[in-house]
Amino acid sequence: MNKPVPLKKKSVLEFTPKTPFCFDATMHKPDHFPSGDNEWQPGVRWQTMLWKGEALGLKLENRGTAARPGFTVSIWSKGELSENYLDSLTAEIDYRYHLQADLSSFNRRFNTGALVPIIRKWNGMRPISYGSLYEYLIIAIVLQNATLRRSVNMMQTLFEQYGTLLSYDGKELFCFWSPETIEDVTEQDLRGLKIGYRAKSIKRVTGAFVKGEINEDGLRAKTLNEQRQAILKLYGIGPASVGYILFDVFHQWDELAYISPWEQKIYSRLFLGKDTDYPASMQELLDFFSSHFGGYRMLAVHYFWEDLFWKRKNRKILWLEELIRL
DNA sequence: CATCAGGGCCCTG
DNA sequence: CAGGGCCCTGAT
Repeated sequence: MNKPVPLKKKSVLEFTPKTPFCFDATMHKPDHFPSGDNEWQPGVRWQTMLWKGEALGLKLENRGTAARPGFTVSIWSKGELSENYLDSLTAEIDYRYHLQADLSSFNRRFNTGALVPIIRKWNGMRPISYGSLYEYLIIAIVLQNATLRRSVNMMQTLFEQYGTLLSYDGKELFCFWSPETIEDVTEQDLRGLKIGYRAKSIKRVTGAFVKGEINEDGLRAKTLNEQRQAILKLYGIGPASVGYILFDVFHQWDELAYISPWEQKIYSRLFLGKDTDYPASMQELLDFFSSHFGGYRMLAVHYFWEDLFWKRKNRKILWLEELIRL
């Protein structure tokens, strides 16, 4: 069994995101599957983070409003954290959570039409990856060709096997493993965790990071197409996964080139009012998004999407329940 | 009980 | 460029 590693509170960092900023809709995505590395309640997110080899327990707490944003991040760790370390951590959080993103031009662009009430509700919501590129890739692989429940189970098993259970602030949460720590794990070992053929993808993606064939830092400075090519080269990563990654990890708000079948059904109903049994074709949907949301295609869709799943949190939406199949 | 598709992707023909 | 196969699970 996993014995939790107790962490001690070491420091508090303050962040001032660019206005507007929506803390809760950025810190919680109701469409994400629950995962053992985080927890959320209004105004607070607990999130583990592996940064420069150090397993951290973070607690992010809202201290502001949409118009006057601000939040603190309390950091629990095992060892002392140097000034330099905290500086790099600050910069990393700033990037991952896309705090300097300016959403005001998006808001101005869509100041008429169906997005108005949604933007009013979630003004300043950012798309986000709470983890590293490597970690997001693992999640993407676990999502593939599985029902949600199975994805949840696979992720949990992987955490139990290779993650580090941390204990801080009264929570017990798993921290991700580094590529190096599972470098020597065999494909058979991974298959033993009932993740099926995904074992091969995890093995090869991990290898690419260990060998330095892919580098997140470097990719951040590259163009959209260079990023896309580099990620697609990874074994087991195709058009669906790369789309999520370009959007969430690399902040490519206009990236929307592929729609998976389950999203196709939901989009058809949401945007075109079509029966989910007779969804619009992917091309038809892509054309619709281009003509309506050009410049911010995926971001606009994200706002509709998150709004839908926030509504579902409060009151189940029947047609949606049938499509997401927990 | 058996069958089947699933929040894809690779590989083959 | 379309379509079969892949791991395992829960739904039917």
